[in-house]
Amino acid sequence: MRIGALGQAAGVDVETVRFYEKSGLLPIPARSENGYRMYGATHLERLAFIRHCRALDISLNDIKRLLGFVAQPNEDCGDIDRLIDTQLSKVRARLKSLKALERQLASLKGRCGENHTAGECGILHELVAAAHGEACACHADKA
Amino acid sequence: MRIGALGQAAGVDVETVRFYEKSGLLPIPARSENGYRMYGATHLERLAFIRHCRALDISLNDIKRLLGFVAQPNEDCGDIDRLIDTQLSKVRARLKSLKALERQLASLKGRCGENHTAGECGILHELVAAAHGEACACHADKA
DNA sequence: TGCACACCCTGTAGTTGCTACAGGGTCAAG
DNA sequence: CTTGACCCTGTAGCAACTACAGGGTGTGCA
Repeated sequence: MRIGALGQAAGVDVETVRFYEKSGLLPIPARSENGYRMYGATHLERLAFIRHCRALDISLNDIKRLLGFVAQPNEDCGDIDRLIDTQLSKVRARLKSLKALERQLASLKGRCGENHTAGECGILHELVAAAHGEACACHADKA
Repeated sequence: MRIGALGQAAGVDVETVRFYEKSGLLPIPARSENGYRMYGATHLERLAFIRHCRALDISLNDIKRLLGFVAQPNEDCGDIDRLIDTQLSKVRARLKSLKALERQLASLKGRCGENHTAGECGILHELVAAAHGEACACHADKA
C-alpha cells in the first residue's frame, strides 16, 4: 500500500507518517519504481502501535525505547514498567495542576458583573489585583 | 531597575523578559547610556500580570488581548468573559482526556507480571495487542 | 491527444513558549 | 589589571507535528 492508504488505515496524516520515518520510528520502506513509498502489514502494525502509545501521551523518545523492547524480547523488561510508572506520575502531576487551574478559572468566570465596560470588569479587576500581589479570587481559592 | 532585578522581582528568567518584549507583551523600556534596559514599577506590574495569566494557562495571544482591555477601559468587556469561558472549556476538555489517560495507564501498570523479559511483559503485550486492534486492557477500561 | 485531478516526492519554514548558547560589551571590587 | 557578574544582539534548539512551495506521476474523461 502507498502512504495515503497507510495513513488512512491508521488514521494518521501522510505528513505525520513521513515525519515518523524521519524520526526513526517507522522503518524505511521499500520504494516502487516511481519512487513512491510501499508499505506492508508490519508497517501498519507498527504505526498503530505508535499511535496507541501517543494516545497514552508517551513521548516519541519513549516510544522508540518501547520499540527497542519489541525488537529484543529477551531483554529485561523492568524498564518498561518504570517507563509506564513515570508516565503515570507525569499524568497525575498534570492532572493535579489542571484541577487547580479549573478552580481558579471557574472562580473568575462570571465575575464580569453588571457593568459591561472593561474598566469595571470583575475579571480584569481580579487579574490586575493579582499583578499587585493582592489576594485575588483565584488564589484565595487555594485553601 | 535593570532586567536582572526585574526578572528576579517577578520570578522570571531574563531571557523570558526579553522574549516578552520581542513578542510585544512588554512595552519597550528606556535604555541607559550603556544600552541596558531600564524598568520601572509599571513594567513590573505588567510582567506580574502576564505571569499570572500564564499561570492560568492563558496563551500569549489572549494575554495580548487582555492587555488591550487594560489599556482601553471603556471597551465592552464581553470578550473578556468569553475568553475566560473558552479557557475554562479548554481546561475541562484537557482534564477529561487526562483522566481517561490516567485510567488507561493505571491499568497497564503492574501488568508487567512475573516474567521479567520483554517478550513476556504484560505491558508490552497489551500495547502490541492494541496495535492489532484487539481489545486491550486500557481500552476495555472505557466502559 | 490533451488535460484535469488526485496522489506522490523533497525540503524548508511555521506553530507555542520559552531556553540555551555564541560572541561580544560594561562595570565595580580586589 | 584582571576577575566576575551582569548586560547586549542574534540565532538555534526543544516537542510533535503542520503547512506550504515547487515539483513529478498516473488515471479517467472528452
